[in-house]
Amino acid sequence: MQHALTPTQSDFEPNMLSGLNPAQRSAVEAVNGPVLVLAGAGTGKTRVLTTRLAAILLNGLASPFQIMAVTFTNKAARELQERVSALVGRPTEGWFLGTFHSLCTRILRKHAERVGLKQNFTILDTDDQLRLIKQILEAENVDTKRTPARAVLAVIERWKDRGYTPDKVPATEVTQSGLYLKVYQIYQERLRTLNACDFGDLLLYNLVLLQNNLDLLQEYQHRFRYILVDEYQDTNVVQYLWLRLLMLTPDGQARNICCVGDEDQSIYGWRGAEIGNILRFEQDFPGAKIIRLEENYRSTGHILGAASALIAHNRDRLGKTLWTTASEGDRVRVQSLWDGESEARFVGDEVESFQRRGMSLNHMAVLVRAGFQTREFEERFLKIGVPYRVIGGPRFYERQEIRDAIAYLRIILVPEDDLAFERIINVPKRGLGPATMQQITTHARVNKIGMLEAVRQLLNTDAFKPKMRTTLQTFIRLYDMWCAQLQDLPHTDLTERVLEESGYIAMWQAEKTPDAPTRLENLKELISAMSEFDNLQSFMEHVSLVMEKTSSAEQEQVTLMTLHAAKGLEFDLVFLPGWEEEIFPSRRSLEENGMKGLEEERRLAYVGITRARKHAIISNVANRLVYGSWTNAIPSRFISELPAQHIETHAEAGMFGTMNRASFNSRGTSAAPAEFAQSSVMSSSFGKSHYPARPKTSFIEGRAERIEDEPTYKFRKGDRVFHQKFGYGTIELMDGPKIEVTFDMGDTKKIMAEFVVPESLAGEF
DNA sequence: AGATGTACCATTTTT
DNA sequence: TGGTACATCT
Repeated sequence: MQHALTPTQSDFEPNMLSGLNPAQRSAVEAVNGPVLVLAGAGTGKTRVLTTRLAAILLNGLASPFQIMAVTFTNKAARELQERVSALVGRPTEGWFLGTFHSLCTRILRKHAERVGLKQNFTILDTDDQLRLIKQILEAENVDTKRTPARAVLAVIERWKDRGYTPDKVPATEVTQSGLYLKVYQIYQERLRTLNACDFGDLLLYNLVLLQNNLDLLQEYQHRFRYILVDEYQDTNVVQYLWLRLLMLTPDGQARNICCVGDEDQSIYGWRGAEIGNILRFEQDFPGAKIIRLEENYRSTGHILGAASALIAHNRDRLGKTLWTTASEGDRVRVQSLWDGESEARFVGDEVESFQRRGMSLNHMAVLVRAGFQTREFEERFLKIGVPYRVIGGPRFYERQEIRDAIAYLRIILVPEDDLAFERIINVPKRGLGPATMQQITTHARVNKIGMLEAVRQLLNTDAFKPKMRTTLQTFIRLYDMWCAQLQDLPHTDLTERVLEESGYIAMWQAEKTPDAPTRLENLKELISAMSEFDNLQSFMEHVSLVMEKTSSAEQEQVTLMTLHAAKGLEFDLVFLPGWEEEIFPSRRSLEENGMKGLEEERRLAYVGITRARKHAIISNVANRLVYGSWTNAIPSRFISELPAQHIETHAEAGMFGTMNRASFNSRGTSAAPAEFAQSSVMSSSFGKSHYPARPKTSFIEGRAERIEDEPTYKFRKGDRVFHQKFGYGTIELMDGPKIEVTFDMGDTKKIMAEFVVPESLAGEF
């Protein structure tokens, strides 16, 4: 039976459906049975998801606790929670709206003992995983040079992504004469004795839980009457199997599952996402309804046209035809340049030019294939004084001082957490050498106890040297005190005490490296972040699951980030530099995954173009400095896949005759013929060479060299300087060619020294 | 323990 | 080229 949702039923918010187009509306209304919403870029899929969820609730089809809505990222989860909360007019706390990992953690905590864990298990991060694997490899006498822990972990994680527990790894996957499998087995045993699991386990154990416990399977099948999944194209095998167990009845009937996704935006294959899941949806869930959202509300016509034509080159897709009622807008600009430096200068100039025409820096982004590519743009932006932010740098919770602090807290919560013990026992330095460590590890292993307990036992013997004995006794006494205060003291106060009494704060205070003050700041920030949680336990949960970066600056900034990080975002103006063979598409991707790899790269290109609302500027260079040697670069094949009617091509003056076969016509479509682009990868004609003589033509006459020709002055800390954009200020810090200046306007900025003049010369500037 | 030397390597990254 | 992980020296 179909429930027709109409605004008149129950307490349905009357305007909820009114703003939806017919496709969106039908995706909301098809409440029962399996539904796949194929939502292209910028078609409002989140809106559909939230409206549908609210509609189910407000029509009384289910209570909040009978609905599960899953996302991949915390950001998406938060957005979902906020929107649903706004639609239904109450908070969504405690509801099953969240990331796969957070929901799975909740479920696993309830049934931890069924997989041999205690309820308070810890979740290891990559660092701990690697250390653990390395220990195992060393114990097995494996040469960690030839078989790095990283590689072994990658294989194990892949197995976990596919749903293989150690006993279920198929014979075909077992290589290296079974070494990896053996390590996997030992690794899992060790995790269990540590009362810990890794990120992969959170999902894998949930699958195992449902597979091996009929009662639980029935309980959760009964409980979750509606499941909504965002970004379905990103699900891996475990997530898929888990969802399928929940959503298929024993006789193969699909229940009420609604997945939203876009096969053209599947860009996480390399990390286990299985695009086949979305392509196979109809077979998996018999009777599935497929609804396509094809009206794009984001981009202008040419941008959409270029992106659609590009993605049409992919074979593995279900196919959608995006359209828009927006104007044609600007054509996608394809700009060829001499080298990376002129590319950066070009982007910088365009940024300034758009800014002059009134566009906010917040609406501009530079999207690169790989993180290292941001560097030349950063340098340029520093030079010309364009504020920018880089998304995806080191995360707050990955910083050393934060991880140390958290290790202290972990061992207080979970005494058998040996990895935390190892991390902190000699930080700050307590004079523990490898010999003492060896004693402790051996005793722990022989008696199958945690290292902390091993220390306790050994203190009752005379195993330790007198000095060590006192040190360890002091440590244990402190530790016991902290544990005792766990109940009484607020967790923020406890943390402060721990960091103070352990000498950790003192350690950084004594440190005279320039980043020591920052680290102390970070520790303060950690404590203030903690205050938002009720207790230590819930904060620790947050730590392992939510690795968020706390951004502060509220100033207008250009965004620099990888294409991956840009998924789900949009900007008025998008720069897409580095569209060259071997860089984009990335060589490794093609080498390792062939056609599949190429298609994923193409989807990445598609994601990139479709981030743009009004302007997309693609660029490529003829000469690229790669790992210190100059390389002739060939325009990406993706450029030649863009249709002529949607693009306009430009080449930097001085390019002709230098670029050889790779030269472009100054207008019309690609002068890079497909056969040419194709052959480049096959016959690695991608030769390293010496730096070609750079033509002395500047890109924009009279502008480009403006800055570089300014004389550089010898500055010292404390000098008063003047900057063209930021005005007067005082030098805080010298850092090679860069300086940190606190400007009188209030901001502290890091800029190139050559871009300021002494205060006394301000008038001549 | 801290400093210096050297060999190696080099996507995408969330949870 | 430049960062880093590990080894060896002081």
